[in-house]
Amino acid sequence: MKVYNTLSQNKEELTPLSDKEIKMYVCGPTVYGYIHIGNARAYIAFDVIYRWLKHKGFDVTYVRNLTDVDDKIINRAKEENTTAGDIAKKYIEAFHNDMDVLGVLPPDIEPTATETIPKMLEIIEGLIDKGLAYEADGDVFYRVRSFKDYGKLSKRSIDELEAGARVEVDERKEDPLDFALWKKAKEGEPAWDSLWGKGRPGWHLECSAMSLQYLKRETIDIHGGGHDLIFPHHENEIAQSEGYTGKPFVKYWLHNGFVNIKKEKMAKSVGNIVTIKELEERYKDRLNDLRNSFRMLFLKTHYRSPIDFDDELLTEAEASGDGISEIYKRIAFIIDEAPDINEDKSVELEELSSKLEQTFTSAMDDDFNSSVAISLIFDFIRDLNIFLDDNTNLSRATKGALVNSRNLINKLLLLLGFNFPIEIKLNLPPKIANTYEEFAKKKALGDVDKMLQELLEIRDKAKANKEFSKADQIRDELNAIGIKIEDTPLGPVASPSPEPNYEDE
RNA sequence: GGCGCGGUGGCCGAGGAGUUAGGCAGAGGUCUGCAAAACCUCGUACAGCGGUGCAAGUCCGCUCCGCGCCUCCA
Repeated sequence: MKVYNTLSQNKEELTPLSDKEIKMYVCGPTVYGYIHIGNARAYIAFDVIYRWLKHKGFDVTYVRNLTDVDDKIINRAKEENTTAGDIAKKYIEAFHNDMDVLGVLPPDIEPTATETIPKMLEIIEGLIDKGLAYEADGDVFYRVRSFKDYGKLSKRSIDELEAGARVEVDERKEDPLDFALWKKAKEGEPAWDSLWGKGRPGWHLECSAMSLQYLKRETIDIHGGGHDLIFPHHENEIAQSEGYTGKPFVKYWLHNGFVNIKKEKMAKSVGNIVTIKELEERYKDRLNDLRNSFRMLFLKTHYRSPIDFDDELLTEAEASGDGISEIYKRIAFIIDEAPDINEDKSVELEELSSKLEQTFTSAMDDDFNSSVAISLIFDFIRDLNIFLDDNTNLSRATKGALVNSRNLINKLLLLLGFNFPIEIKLNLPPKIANTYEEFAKKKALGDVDKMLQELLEIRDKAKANKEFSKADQIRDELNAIGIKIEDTPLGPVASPSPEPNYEDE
């Protein structure tokens, strides 16, 4: 399989350093606020990559960090008159909740910066010993000019950077591009002991330290993150790690594209962010729909391309998923209700399924092309629908093959992190008791299924008598309380309507 | 200014030299009492200008436009 490597600016064959093992590191959040859609995209992109690599049989170890000490956290704590630790704790919890809602698998290891400080101190000492870092009044800086490969990931030269530099010059730095490995603590800030006095780590250092400590390799296979991390963050990581170990830090650098709003990058500093929390509030009673719609929106675009986010696109993505629920419903119904006959057509379905599995695999093997992968599932669903239009009665064996086809769709969707329920159940809103209170009382039924059945019988009779307006009225009223009625060649079918029309909300 | 990415049908979005992407929305049709669902058909797209090819959205050059990074940032 192939992956696009930012370092070589090319797609390359993915060959892990050690047999089937893949050591993968992705930059996680700085926990000082709720994550936004742009952040979430990165975690979803690498979630799909993680799932796919595991599916391919690789033994993946996935580390994603939590930056729990940082200027922004400290500032936030001051604003809220609390401790940095409490802020971090609060937003770690919120982050985990968001990941859970979006169906992002937890990484194998999720270390915090604060628990990795001993390793960081070790690296700093090593870098100082090698002349790649220097102490200045309690701070320690990396001596960028002494690392000859600086700029190889972001394709820049130190001189170019120097020319375009906008950083305010810190007098203690030997060179404006030097970056902090260790920051001297100010009064009241969280601090750890070090050879250079009390302080805290610079941001870039944790990723170098965690890779060594938790992936236990000087060279790891995959390192990922958002496109904006290439410079300076990942460039600095390379300088630290390669300066310290003398070995290449990462074999494959993977970066996902941005989420924009009206063509502009979504970022806190721009002030155009939409948080996942806001979406959760909007989708509060149907978080699973949020998961599916959100993933549909992002995965129908390749992970490296930018996406211009827009509420309408989320709604459109949700509509795309309807075909999946419909085919599940159709299959569930056929399995239950259609009479058996003997003609075996399972081979036809098996051929379609195996074609899907193959083409899906080659799409995903080509730099995780989820867009093509999803389009193949839609193609397959169309083929299934055509098959079912042509074959209303199925043999037992054919039904078995149909179930296998459905399970295949489900398996592939799960690899992309979707969760479309296979079992279509009537999930009646409690309101039915009010709307049909009289009916319920008269019939003395607490059982909605039974009520529904009675209503459908009434409707059937009305239809038989050509009293269509009465029949339609029943259908409309059921629809208004969230029950969709569809007439099929085999009789009426009830299912939850996608958008119930509540009258008084 | 330096470095990098991109401009595809009404919208979203793959592909990247010759063959239907796919989705959403729309129009017409089949089926149906009507709906729904499903299926079929239609819109014949690749910023512009040159160039190289038997053949170019697809390669090369130029132009125009948009975006990102160069400062914290997924």
